[in-house]
Amino acid sequence: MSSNGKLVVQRLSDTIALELERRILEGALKPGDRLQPERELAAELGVSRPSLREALQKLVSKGLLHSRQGGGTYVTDRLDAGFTDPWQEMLGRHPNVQEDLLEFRGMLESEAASLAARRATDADLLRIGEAYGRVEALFAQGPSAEVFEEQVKADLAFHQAIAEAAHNVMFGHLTASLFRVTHDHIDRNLRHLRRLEEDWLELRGQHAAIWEAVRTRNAQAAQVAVRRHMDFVQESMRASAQHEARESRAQVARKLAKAAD
Amino acid sequence: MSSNGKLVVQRLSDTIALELERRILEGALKPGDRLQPERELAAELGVSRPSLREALQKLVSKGLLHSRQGGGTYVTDRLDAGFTDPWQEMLGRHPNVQEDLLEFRGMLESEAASLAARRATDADLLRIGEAYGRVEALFAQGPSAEVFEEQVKADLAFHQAIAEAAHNVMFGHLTASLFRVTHDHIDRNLRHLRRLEEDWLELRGQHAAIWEAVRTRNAQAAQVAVRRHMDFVQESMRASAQHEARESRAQVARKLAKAAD
DNA sequence: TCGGGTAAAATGGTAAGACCAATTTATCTC
DNA sequence: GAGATAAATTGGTCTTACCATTTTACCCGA
Repeated sequence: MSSNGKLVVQRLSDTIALELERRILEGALKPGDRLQPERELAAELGVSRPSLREALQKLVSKGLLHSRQGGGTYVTDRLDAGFTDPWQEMLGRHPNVQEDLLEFRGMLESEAASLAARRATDADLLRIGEAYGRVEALFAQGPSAEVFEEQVKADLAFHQAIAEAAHNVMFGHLTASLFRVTHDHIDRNLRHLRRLEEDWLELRGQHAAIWEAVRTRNAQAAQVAVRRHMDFVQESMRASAQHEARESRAQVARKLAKAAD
Repeated sequence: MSSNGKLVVQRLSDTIALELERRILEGALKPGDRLQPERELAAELGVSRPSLREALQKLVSKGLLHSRQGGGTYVTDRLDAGFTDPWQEMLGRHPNVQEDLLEFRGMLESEAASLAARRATDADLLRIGEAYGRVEALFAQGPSAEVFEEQVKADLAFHQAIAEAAHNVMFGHLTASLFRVTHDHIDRNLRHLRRLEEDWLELRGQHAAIWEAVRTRNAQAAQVAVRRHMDFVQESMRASAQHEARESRAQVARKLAKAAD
């Protein structure tokens, strides 16, 4: 990672964190295991407790450990964690940024559609048309959990085909990465995005409008159509987020009621 | 602060880390910025230094910050790098992408200006006005190599102030990143960007128009003014690139002639 | 004997102060 | 002015202490 030529003075907390990671990887500490108390571990390693704690917090923030006050510190059992993009993580923890992201996507993709309507070659239109065909076929099946993955994939392909028809690499790359960020957010936080029949009809209509505008090379209409589509997505995500929040609060209330028994 | 009835026990270091992330996202701390000294920052947040350090180490381990003993703690610019790095590479291999980049910046910043005209607070306008004042004062000195660095810096600050007034973190971060990419390209490939008096006058007029439109909260005018500005920049870079290319060919011709002796 | 409730111990969480080491800044000298 | 030196700044570490929560142990009454 830090493979620059500089001789970096290793922070003590980094050394400690590395040592603990080593113990976990080598099996001395298995998932679910409880670590020694901080005071004891600090003494064994010959370091102060604050230094040890800095190291522990690093590992906690990486999802390798978790601790409960008074309880102890444990090795996380599901090591699926792996690596995550800082931006991705931040967006997860700062949900309000999701609004910004969608607003930005609205501008990005509507502009892309406008450019695409003006610049698309016949080959581009062919690709977009095919992508639209797949989207329409899949969305015609309505809100079904079985084909949801494929619907998302087809949707991305449709957006992506339009972005690439803008013939500007910035649009292509940003569209792809931001689309993924949005849908990761959906997967993690809005597991049950409201899937109503009427919404599905509206979505199909919006897709059709976008395709029609691009196909007839009407830049203005394309821009408006995409803007409308993104506004709709934004609105339904906002609604789902509120719904989710209410669910969450209700769950807490149930727990409290149960605890009060 | 933490005296609410919620049963959510959050570690203090997590709260601190979140607050710092927030400052970074919202632009109060920009990539490359130096944080306040630990003691000072701890006092400001009303927490102890160990707790603050635990939070800082978390962010360091995420690659968001880095610190040098005796030097200070800085916001890593890897955030920007995450967005721009692949493009930097691309620009190296396909210089024509610079055209795409400028077109994209035109859309990005004109939209940002439009949003800024609608959303800017009085404090925003004050900052933008100050930035404009500095730009105008420096550009009034005309094309001079001595103040060129400062002119670029002031120009960026002006663009950045507007982007931040759009109150959408995506605009702020992208504007800063892409502006730097453009000027890196200028530094590397267009060392002697044509600096004519008339161009300078035109630029000053464009800056004035942008500031005037934002100040009077005229979104439409702001969008048009920025678009015009970016078109002008794009055009002069195109001209410079052609000039550079001719120079380069001429140089090759001279070398060939010399070699033929 | 069993159950439960309470106090004590264990354990992570936070705070304060001190000192060290590296860096930066200011100052002085030539 | 430039370079060397001293002082201030700043991150890195340690020690100690106290608090909050959880766990454990013990005791008492039914």
